Order: sequence, then C-alpha cells, then structure tokens
Amino acid sequence: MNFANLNIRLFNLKHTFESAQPLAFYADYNEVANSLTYPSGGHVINIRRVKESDSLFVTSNNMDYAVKEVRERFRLDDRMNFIYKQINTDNFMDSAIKNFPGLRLTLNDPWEATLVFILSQFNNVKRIRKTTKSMIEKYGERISGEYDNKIKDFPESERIADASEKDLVKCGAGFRAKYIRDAAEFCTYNINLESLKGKKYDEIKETLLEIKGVGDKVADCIALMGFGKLEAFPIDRWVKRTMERVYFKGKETSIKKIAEFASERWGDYAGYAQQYIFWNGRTEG
DNA sequence: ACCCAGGCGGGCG
DNA sequence: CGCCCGCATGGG
Repeated sequence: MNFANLNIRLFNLKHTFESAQPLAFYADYNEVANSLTYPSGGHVINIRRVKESDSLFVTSNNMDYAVKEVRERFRLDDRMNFIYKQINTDNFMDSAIKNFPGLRLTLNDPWEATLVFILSQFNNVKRIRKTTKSMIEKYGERISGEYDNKIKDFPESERIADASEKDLVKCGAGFRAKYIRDAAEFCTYNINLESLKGKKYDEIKETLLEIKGVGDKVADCIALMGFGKLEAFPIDRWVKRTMERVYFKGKETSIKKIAEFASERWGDYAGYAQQYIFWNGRTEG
C-alpha cells in the first residue's frame, strides 16, 4: 500500500467533512483517527490528518491519481490566510473563522454536486446522506481490490438516467426522484457538464438553471462546489436567517438584497464567506 | 403528536 | 415580476 505525506496548513478535516458539502453525504469519517475514506474515479482514497501537525497522509492504490485528486478536492492550493483577509470584514466573520479554522471549500465532480444538491432541497443532512448512500449502493460500480470490495463509486449520470423514478423513490429521494431522473437524463444526453469547466460563473449558472429541479440556490451550490466558482453565494434558509440577524437588524430581507450585499462585501470570495456563515449559523446553539 | 429540513415548480394576481 | 402553496419522508 502506497502513501504520500503532504505538508498542509489551515486544513481542518473534521470541519470540512461535517459542513454539509458533497463528501458529507457519502464519505466515511473516522473521528478518532481523524481520517476520511471515499471513492473517486474507480479508486478508494483515504486521507488522515495528523492532529497538532501539518501532515496529511494520503493512501490509495493509485497514488498519482489520489494525490492530484486530494489537492483539487480539498483546494489545498488555496492561500487561506489571503482568503481570510478578504472575508474577515466584521466581528461576525471573525468569530466564524475562529470557530472553524481550516474549514475548506471542496471542489467536487459537477455531476456529483448536481445530484446531491438537488437531493438536498427541503431535506436534512442525515436523510440526504442515507439516500445518497443508497443510490451509490444500487447504481454505483464496484471498486475492486481494496477494503473488502465494500466501497462503490459514485454512479455516473447514465446509470441514474436508466433508473426508474420508482426505484429512486425507494432509495429515499421522495418527491425529488423525478427531478433527479430528469437531471440525470439532461446531464447525460443534453449538456456536458465537463465542457462547462473553465467557463465563467454566469454562463455556468445559466446553463445549470435549465435543469428542472435546479433553482437559484442549487445552481450556486453546483457552481461553487462543482466548478469552484468562488464568487457564487448560495443562499439557503440558514444563510438567510443568519444574515438577516447579523446584517439586517433581524428584519426579513429578500434573497436578492442579501445576494447584492454579499457580492459587494465579499466579491470574488463570497463563496468562502458563505460556507463560514452557513456552518457557523447552523452550529450555534 | 408535531415540527423541521442546504428549495423548487407551478399557479395566481 | 412577487407571492404562496404543496411536496415525501424520517429524525428530533
């Protein structure tokens, strides 16, 4: 078994895994070992963050693939000190950053992001995870050669496009089953998400909005966590609630106004600000 | 029992 | 446009 030791600062695996990003819905986190195991591109990757050190151990049967994947997935080349400087605009942001230092945005496969964020609408993390796991088990390809062959890959859109709505409901998708099936068909036969990589935020979002079941918030989540567009600012009920309290004197404020506020204040790094607002808002008692 | 969940499409004015 | 409603389902 091969491994690599990356030298990484300001990367907290626990916060990153727990903060309801796509990996939270299917990766397996071991808190004692502070290690994360997940399938990717036909391989199983394990990373272990050594506490009180700057070491990140990567283990896989294909190290060339794994090291590159981990670097990209966890945005390890982001200059966190610089980003913090951009988004630490006030006392609230300062405490959010201090509460979750090293919480990183992740960069995920666009189709993965599309599926899990459609599934996330009007749903809770526990159930999103249960349903995602169930879909992986039912439609994912088996990965051979590691971990007792227990881990399957995230299913390609084609597999989900071939599924029946009824079977997706059985996985726990509820009323979102229809959206997920339509999205899978659309992503398999109508648009090529891969070809959107490198396009601008506006064009990516506009294209994503053509998918039925993808609205403003989900499109921004995909732009941010599937395409790495850091200016995207997804506004869900937690972000809205938290921002109304912190920045709008507790008054109901339209999503449009909140989006304008965020864009003005955090600009090109609004997406990072959003993840800290979201997670700080969700976790405070 | 009752409330809530990383929203969305559709129908209405 | 903006507003309002229903939506499947399980966990707290």
